Amino acid sequence: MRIVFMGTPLFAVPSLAALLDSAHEVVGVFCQPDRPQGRGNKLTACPVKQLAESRAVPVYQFQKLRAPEGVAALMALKSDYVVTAAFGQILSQALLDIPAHGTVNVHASLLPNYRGPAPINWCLINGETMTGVTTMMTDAGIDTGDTLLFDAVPILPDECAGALTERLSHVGAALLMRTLDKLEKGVCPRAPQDHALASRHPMLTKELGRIDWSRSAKQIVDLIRGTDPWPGAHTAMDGGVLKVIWARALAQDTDAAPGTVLTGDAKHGLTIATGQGVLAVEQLQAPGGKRMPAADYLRGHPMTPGMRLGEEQA
RNA sequence: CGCGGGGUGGAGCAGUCUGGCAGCUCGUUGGGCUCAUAACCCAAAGGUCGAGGGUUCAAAUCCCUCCCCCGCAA
Repeated sequence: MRIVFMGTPLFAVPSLAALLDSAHEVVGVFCQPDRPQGRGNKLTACPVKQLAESRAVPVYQFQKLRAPEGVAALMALKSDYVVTAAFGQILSQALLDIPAHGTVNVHASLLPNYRGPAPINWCLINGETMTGVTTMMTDAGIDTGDTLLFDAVPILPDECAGALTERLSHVGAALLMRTLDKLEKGVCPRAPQDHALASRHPMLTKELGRIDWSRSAKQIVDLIRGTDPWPGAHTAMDGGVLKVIWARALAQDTDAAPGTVLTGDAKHGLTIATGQGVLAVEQLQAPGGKRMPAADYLRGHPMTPGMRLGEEQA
């Protein structure tokens, strides 16, 4: 079939790769415009664009795909299906009407749960133990269209968002291929979502990664896992922002106020009081530094028991 | 030319402003102590102070050039 692919970040890459290696013909790839990125603000092509260019597939980038030029470009490709995976733009009805048989979306949750742009992160933040990937027929709403196939995946206890995204991206690619196969043969199941059961979560923000020490140690660990590569869990510290990369929740209890450093030397490690339980920080990143084991950091920067984290400097 | 922090034995850092013996907390190795230990005591090894050039009697430190790492912002 003639497929137009729309996607941008790493999550979409395995799906595009699977399409390119299949019998289907990828006639065009749409992704977000190149953005200034990294130190020096160099214009950087997204992962999907890099793959598409390496395979000599035409790439289209529109600030707003729903603008007339975008609609015209998609129309000209005369596709059977549009396939989207973390594209980053909302498709208007005019765009959805273009492909002959519709638009298929690969979504990294078990719909109707975790609709929205960051399902993987929110699953982890909320402490879920199960998630998955769903393929669906896109309609004008956000992740509200009829579902096609799904694949449930258990979340590993020590898994962070980066690793889970990587894992689900491959599950998604396989599921997409099965979905297209069934669609082509006309045997794909299709069911409307139960909107009463739906949940939807917003885009991640930097602020979301700020650790609220009054929450339980377990909840803070889940925040750390769910925000792992970005925005990262962080807290205010004397001299800047302390990023907590990895931590464990200890069963022990303490009378100290949430955010209080209990131990802060290389021998005992960095342990911090929370609203419920104690957080043992194992990996961290200090201002100007790189990620390192907490004990390494403490060798050069011992922290005084009793000092408070998370309090804005005056 | 977006803004900023950093590079010092194996790890994390101090020292740089104000040039003058290469230091700290650990780790490693050897020895001691101990019923025992990730504990304690003694000792040792381990350095191109990111690279190159310049100034100086003397440079980790001051000046110039370059390389690399990280944060912010997106």
